[in-house]
Amino acid sequence: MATLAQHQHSPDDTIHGHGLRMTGQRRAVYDVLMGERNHPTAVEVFTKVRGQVPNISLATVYNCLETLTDCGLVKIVTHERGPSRYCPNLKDHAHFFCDSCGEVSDLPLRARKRPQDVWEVPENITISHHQVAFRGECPKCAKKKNLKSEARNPKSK
Amino acid sequence: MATLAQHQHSPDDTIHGHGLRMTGQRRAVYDVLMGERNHPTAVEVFTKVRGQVPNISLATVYNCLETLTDCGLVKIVTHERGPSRYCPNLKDHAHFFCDSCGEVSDLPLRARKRPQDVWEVPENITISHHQVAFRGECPKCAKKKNLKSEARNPKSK
DNA sequence: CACCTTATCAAGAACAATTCCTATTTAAGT
DNA sequence: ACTTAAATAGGAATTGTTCTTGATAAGGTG
Repeated sequence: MATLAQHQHSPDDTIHGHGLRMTGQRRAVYDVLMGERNHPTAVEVFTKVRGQVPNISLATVYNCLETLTDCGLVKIVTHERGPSRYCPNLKDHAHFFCDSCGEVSDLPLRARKRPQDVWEVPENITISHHQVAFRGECPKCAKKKNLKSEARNPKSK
Repeated sequence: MATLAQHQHSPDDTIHGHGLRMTGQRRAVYDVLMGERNHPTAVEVFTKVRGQVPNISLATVYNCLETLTDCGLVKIVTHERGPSRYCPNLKDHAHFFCDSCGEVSDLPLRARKRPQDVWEVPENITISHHQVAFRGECPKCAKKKNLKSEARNPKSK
């Protein structure tokens, strides 16, 4: 019951609710994710977390991330054979991946909308999850590119 | 220019349009994909294609799949760290993955609908691609499960 | 047709991300 | 303190994919 998480108050309670313990390693991993919501990879979490728990192993980071995911405290985000990324935003949302800078950001689901409004899902199919990814260029990168092309070609507006 | 494919008639023309050749291996791989539209993995294509080209190598199958993808003749489908799958349906569509039998099927985009209708995409973001996956249970598996629970518990309707 | 150039291929090595294994450590509940 | 199960570090193993290399094949040109 992953949704349990939303009705309880602390991540500790949620983890205990699954019969598991909130260890130093798990807390450190969770704190990294909550701290900067950059959708880091396991390796990125690993290097960050080493600041707090200097001899944590990568395998333990993977274990912690799996535990947190199983408890519903974080979501795992996969995109086109790249390394998995982790996201503490529990609301229903899609992801945007910038092709030039690699930045990942959250796109909230609009109120009273469902994916089924856009794709034809036969009604005898039961949907339990959906995963939606957009790719393109983020505003920062678009701006940067414009500046560059102006520099090359100053006359063109 | 991947969209070229839709305006030309034969896959050969499309491949030639990219300065490449339609070889026996590429045709065999393409034919397997067009034949059974089951979203096979590279390994599945490999074993199928061996019937036509007995000593093709797995690396060549990967190369052919990449070439066909680059030319816009097929789409690559990734899902949650599983092996990539390949799909010759060039229309805009999402995918449904059955959690019990692993079947993959296409869900067409509804007419005059866009993913942006459902998720809030800041309008200064440029979207070039989207990838949408649904998970759940297909009708066949749902039926199977019902039969089983009836057998266990014949009174319950 | 002979020649040249480039694309393509098979086979296996290399690689990246993740998972598995095992012995050791830690923690919770008596 | 004792018992039992959970958690960890470290490294080996696995999986899916890409890279490298030398050989082969094909198209275009004189």
